[in-house]
Amino acid sequence: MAPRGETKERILAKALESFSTIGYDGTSLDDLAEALDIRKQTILYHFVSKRGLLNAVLDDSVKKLTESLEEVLTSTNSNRDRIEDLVRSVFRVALEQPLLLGLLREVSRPGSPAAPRLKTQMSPLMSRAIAWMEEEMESGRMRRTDAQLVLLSAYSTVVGLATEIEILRTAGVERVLRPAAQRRQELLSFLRTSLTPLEKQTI
Amino acid sequence: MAPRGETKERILAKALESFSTIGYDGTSLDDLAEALDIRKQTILYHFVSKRGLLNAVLDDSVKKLTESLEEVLTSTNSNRDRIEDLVRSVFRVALEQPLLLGLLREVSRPGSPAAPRLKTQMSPLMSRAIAWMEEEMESGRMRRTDAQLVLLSAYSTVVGLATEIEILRTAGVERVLRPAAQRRQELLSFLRTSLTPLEKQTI
DNA sequence: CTCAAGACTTACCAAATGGTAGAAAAATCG
DNA sequence: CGATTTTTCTACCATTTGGTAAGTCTTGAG
Repeated sequence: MAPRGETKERILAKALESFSTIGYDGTSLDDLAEALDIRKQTILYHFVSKRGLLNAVLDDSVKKLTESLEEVLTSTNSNRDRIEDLVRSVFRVALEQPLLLGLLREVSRPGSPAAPRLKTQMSPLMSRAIAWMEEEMESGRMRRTDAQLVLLSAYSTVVGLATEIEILRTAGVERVLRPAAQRRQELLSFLRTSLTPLEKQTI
Repeated sequence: MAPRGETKERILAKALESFSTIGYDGTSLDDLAEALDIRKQTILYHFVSKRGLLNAVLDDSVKKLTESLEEVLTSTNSNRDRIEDLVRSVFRVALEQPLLLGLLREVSRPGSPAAPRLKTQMSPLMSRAIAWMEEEMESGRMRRTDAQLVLLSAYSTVVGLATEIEILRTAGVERVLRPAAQRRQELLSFLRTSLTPLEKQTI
């Protein structure tokens, strides 16, 4: 018998995979259990209900996402281009863990049962990012704009990237790294033009 | 008794609404029927199966989408900015019929049972757009790039718009027209810089 | 008026779904 | 080892699901 939280981790991983591809409603606990060579009741023992499993997967994913971005947000080497750092690290997450973005996409859907929880879970990260941006604005390193707006736009672009990767795969385009890089550039230049103070704009 | 295709139309409309919000798997024929004050078997009578209903909704939506873009693609007043026309009309569809974009989003998901059909349905529109772009390239009005790539990028941006609108609503942002306009501007400038021939670039 | 075709309904059903109850096995610890 | 707790399983169950079969009702043509 698997000691410690090993089984739990396995369930979480497979659940993320399933939720982010075939969706929450499309995932059946029986199928999930079979894929893990486990009985359904083991899943329910660890997570109480299907909804509980979704919440756990969500919490876990947001935690990982937060960890990936935390270091960039807290790093204080202000001389480097931090916007570029931020965009770069977000895109790294998107490319390395497309499932995670797929989950966000699935869950941020209007009718999703987990939308409120996603909002709650993401808000610390969001406020942190907004606080950072406003600090930058205060010091004059960043133009005064609606931080929340810019953030959401950037967010949806990244989630869109994950979508795009799948669309490209469907359409038969094999290499996905090139368009990803292109899109990153697009986002970066958008952020630059909307954030760089006017007097510093040389581009 | 409703003559002509009235009932059929009603079913299609509600199905689009349901599929694009709570998803295909999340939609039950019973609920759909109840919402229409109809018996489930009436739905099955018209569309044979749930999958058949999805296909019908898909065909219908792609048809509407195609009609919206057809006129722009066929219009031959080459002196005006046709890229702007195209982007504008696509965004008009996105804002007026967010459900349609929601459906695309739902259906272009990796595990979706309708992904292949979507590809088939969309490909005429896609090839038409690509042909148009290549024609423009040939005549020198457009820079030589990978037309398919640009198209897919633009496509995912538009679908992302629908997503963004919902995210903004979830986050409590009321006015969604401003970010939509902003994003349209973003897409437009992206397309301009990547499509305008170098010798003509004055921006 | 008749009658065939179309539209819609009632009656059912097998399979799948999320979930409960409680036994059995395994791990932990004194 | 023995007792207790944690983990996993077998056995069920109520409900929902998409779908079939067979009617009833409506309409329109001859």
